[in-house]
Amino acid sequence: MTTPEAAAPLRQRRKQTRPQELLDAALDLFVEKGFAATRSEEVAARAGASKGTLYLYYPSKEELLKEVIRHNVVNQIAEGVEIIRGFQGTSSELLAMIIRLWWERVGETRASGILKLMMSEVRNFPEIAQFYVDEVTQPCDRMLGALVQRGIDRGEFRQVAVEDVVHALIAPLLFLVMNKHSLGACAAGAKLDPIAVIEAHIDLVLHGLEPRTTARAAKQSVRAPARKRA
Amino acid sequence: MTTPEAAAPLRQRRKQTRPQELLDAALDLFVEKGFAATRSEEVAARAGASKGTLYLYYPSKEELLKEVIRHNVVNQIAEGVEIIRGFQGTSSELLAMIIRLWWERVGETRASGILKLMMSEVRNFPEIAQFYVDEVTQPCDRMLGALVQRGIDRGEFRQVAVEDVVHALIAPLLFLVMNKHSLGACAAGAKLDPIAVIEAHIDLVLHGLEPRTTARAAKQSVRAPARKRA
DNA sequence: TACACTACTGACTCGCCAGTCATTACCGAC
DNA sequence: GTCGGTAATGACTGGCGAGTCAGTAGTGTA
Repeated sequence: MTTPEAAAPLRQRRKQTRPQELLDAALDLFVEKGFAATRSEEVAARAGASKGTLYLYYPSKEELLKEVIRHNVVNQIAEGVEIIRGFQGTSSELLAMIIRLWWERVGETRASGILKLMMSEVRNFPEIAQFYVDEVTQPCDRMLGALVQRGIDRGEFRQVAVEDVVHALIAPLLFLVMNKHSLGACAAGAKLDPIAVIEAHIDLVLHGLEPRTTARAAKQSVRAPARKRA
Repeated sequence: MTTPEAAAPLRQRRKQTRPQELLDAALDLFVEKGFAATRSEEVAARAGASKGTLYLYYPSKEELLKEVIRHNVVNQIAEGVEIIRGFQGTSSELLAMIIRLWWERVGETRASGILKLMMSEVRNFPEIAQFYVDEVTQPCDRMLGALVQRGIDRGEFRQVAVEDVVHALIAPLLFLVMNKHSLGACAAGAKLDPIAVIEAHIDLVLHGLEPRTTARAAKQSVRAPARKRA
C-alpha cells in the first residue's frame, strides 16, 4: 500500500527447497492435529505452496507421512553410539550426559514431534511401526543397555535388570516430549519444566543405581516380590 | 441352517445398556485408530447397533468423544487418596503399592486407552484438555506429591524436589501404557513386559529415594549443575 | 525480444462420511 | 391377539477433502 516494493513474484520457483519446506510443514501439522485431521491443502499453505505443488513432490498424503518420518529419523542414533564408545569418565557422568544431550538435540527440537506422531498414528501404518522399531527403538535400547552394563561391569552400578531399567530410564524423556506436544501445549497448569524434571530424574536414577556402600550389595535379588502377582 | 432356533430378533431393544456399549466400542476404536480416522458407523457396528442408534444416544461424534472421556475418568482418583490417608506402613511400601495398584486397576484395563486418547487428540479439543488437567493430572500429581512428602517428613526419603520427582515417578507408567497402545500393539519386538519394567522402576526409585546411610546426606543440593545449561 | 521449458497453480471431480428422518420392528398393556 | 408407543434402522443428503490436470507464470537461452 505504502511502498510498492520490487513486486514480489506471485509464484516462486524453488525446486531445491520445496521438499524440505513441505516436510517441515507436514511434521508440524501432523504433530499438532494428527494425520487424519490435517488437510493436505493446509500443509501446502504452511509451506507457502499450493496443493498442486505438494502433489508434485509427494504422490499421496500417506507417502508424505512416511517421508516425514524417514527424513526425521535418520542419524539420530549413530552419534550417541560414538559418544559412548569414546567416553572416558564414570558411567554416572556418561549416563547423565547422554540424557541431557538427547534432550538438547531431540527433545527440545522439532524432531521430538516424531515421537508423538509415532505414538498416535502408528497403528494405522504397521510397516512404519516396524521400520521405527528396527531403526530407532531397538538401537536406542541397545545403546543404553550397553551403557548400563558398562556401569555394572566397572562396579559403578548395582546389579540390575538391564533391559527393564533401560525402559525406566527412557520413560521420563518420552513423558516430557508427550507433554510438550499434548496437554502441555494447550491446557493451563499442565506445562512442565523439562530441565527440572530431567535433573530430578537423573538425580534419582544415579542414586538408584549406586551400589550399596556396605558389602551386602554384592549379590542381591533385584525383583521385589519374586515376580509373581506384583 | 441346522437348528432353526428361537428366531433371534433382528432388532434388539436395550435402552439401558446401549450407552455403555457404545462408549466401550468408541473407546476401543478411538484408541486404536484415532478420533478423526474412526467412522461413526464403525463404532455403532462394534456395539452391535446401527449408525442411527448411535445418534439417538449421542448428538455428534465429538460429544461421543467427550462422553467417552468423562465416563472413563470419573472415580479414578478418589480411591487412591483414601488408600494413602489410611495407610500405616512405610512410605516405600506405600509408594510401591500405589504404583502396582494403578497398573492393576488402570494400566492393564481398557481405561488406560484414555491416556493415549488424550495424548493424541487433545490439541484439537482444548476444553477437554483443561477438564482432564483439572480432574486427573493435577489431583494425581498432588496425591503423589503428598506421598513423597510423607516419606521425606518421616525421614524415610531424602530431601528431593517433590514436584519434579513426582513426574519422574509417573513417567514409566505412562510409557508402558503408550507402548501398549501404539508400537507394542503392532510391531514385532516392541512389546514390553510391563510387570518387569514396573518392578525395575520401583526398585530403582526406592533406592534412589533412600537417604544416604552416612550422615552427610542431611543437607545436599538436589540439582546437579546448578540449573544452568543442563 | 522471443521462445521453450518447466515449476507452479487452483478450479474441478468424485468418493466418502457425519448427521437426518421416514419407516419398521419390537414389546408391554389390555 | 392387537394396539400404541417407542427403540432401532439404513437409505439419503450435503459438504468436505484427496487427488488431478489444463492452463499460467517464472526462468534461462539465443
